[in-house]
Amino acid sequence: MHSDQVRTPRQRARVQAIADIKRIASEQLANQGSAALSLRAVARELGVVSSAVYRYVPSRDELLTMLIEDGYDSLGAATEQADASRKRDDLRGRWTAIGRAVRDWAVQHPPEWGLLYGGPVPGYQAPPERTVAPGSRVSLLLIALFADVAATGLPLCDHFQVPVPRPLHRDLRALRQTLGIEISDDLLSRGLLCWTALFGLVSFEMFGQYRGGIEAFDAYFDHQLSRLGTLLGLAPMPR
Amino acid sequence: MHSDQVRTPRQRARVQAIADIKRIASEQLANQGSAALSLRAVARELGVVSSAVYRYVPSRDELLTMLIEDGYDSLGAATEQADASRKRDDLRGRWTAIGRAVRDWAVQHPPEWGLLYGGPVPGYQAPPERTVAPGSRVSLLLIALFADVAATGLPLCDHFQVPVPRPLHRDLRALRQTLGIEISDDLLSRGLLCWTALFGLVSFEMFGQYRGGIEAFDAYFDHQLSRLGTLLGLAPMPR
DNA sequence: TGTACATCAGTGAACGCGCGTTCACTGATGTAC
DNA sequence: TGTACATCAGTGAACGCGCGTTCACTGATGTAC
Repeated sequence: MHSDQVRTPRQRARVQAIADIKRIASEQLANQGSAALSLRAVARELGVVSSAVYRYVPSRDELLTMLIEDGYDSLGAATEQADASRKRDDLRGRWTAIGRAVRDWAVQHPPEWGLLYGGPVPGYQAPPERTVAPGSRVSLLLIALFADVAATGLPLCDHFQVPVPRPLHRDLRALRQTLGIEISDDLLSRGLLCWTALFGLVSFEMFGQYRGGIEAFDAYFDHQLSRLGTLLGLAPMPR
Repeated sequence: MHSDQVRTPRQRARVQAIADIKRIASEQLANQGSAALSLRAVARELGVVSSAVYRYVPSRDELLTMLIEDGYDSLGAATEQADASRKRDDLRGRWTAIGRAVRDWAVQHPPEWGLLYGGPVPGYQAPPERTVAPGSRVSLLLIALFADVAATGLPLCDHFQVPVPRPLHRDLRALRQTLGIEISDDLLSRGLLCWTALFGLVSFEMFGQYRGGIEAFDAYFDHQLSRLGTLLGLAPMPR
């Protein structure tokens, strides 16, 4: 974690060992799926007796939680960096950059994507107090973007001004208050759809739902991302 | 399966037993997640010794495959029925009916949804020759709807005429040919997005991604479904 | 309608397996004086 | 700088568990004559 506070070789070794365990556990996820993660297999791969792992990780569930935390943090950092790489008023550029960052991260971390956004892991319940906050980084980033879109006051294609029913309006109002942003019902609801569709696109690609149909995933994804950007009222960008 | 061909009590009992096994297996999925399905647990619940289950199911993997087949078939039948309940030229009505049927089915069968559209089950690979065909029923139904939309020649909001890059164009052309339908690149790509977003919406709801944000799921879903319908060029429908 | 044989459902014991986790231990690394 | 003690990494054996699957068996249900 705080590798700058490490002084003795033993501490350095410990940090390294924990990193190794996580890396090997990730590979296990890759090879077998989220539920097959086993401390014994990790120990075997580490070249160490199974009980030795308990020096570093208190339990299997704890290891899973650590992997989930790290996954959300890694994805969150990647998207935040992508967002920060564009000027704040380059709204469409930010949307595109964030979307691509999400997909790129997924392509580079398939097992983690499955762990975070696939179905639940059997016999394991993630402790909310540790996973909700890091799991919200991407959505908060998107919400911030949507708020900036709202602030710019771009006109939205009237065609898509779908009326918001009352019970949904209540949810959206509460959401606005919780987040402390100013945004119309219409734009917020468009944002939620774009957020959902973005993750849906990535999950469909990662879980093989497009098999037999789409092969040019890069082009396909960029294309749909652009369409969604337009749905947000962002003018198309020349390539 | 073919309960009309059943003659003897023994055969009737056999059909019943297989149905019981599947039902109990589904409940197991519900309680523990997709990977925790165990023949022994099923036998226990059935009030029978574990080896007895092998009279009806050749192996655990086979049981999983059967559940997946049944799941796709059940979802496919529900959506096809919903589609057939509207006049063929009621395009928006069909889109709405199909979308709601998908979500209703998911709400009524959470574990099956996870099995079909969640991450992969560890240590298990579904045999494509048995799961691809039933798994395509919903997408084929949607494709048929999109083809009908194309045939009607409804005007699409120009705002959203996003240009299709060349590699994606090749995919779309191949898809058109495979399916034997006439549809523009633009509309087909919109259709793919709507299909993806529809399943993304349901998965986000089922997997708890909206937790803390949306509570009025019925209203939210209908609202977004309507928005997606508009993206397909279907005029908004009065409620 | 009655009997002889074949088919099937379900039993109970056993196999080998991998799992998470505990515990007493050895030996190496670090710390305080 | 050297020594005595504390801390820690890793070992090896063991625990109890649930799993998938096989196999020889008993007894009930069906079928052919």
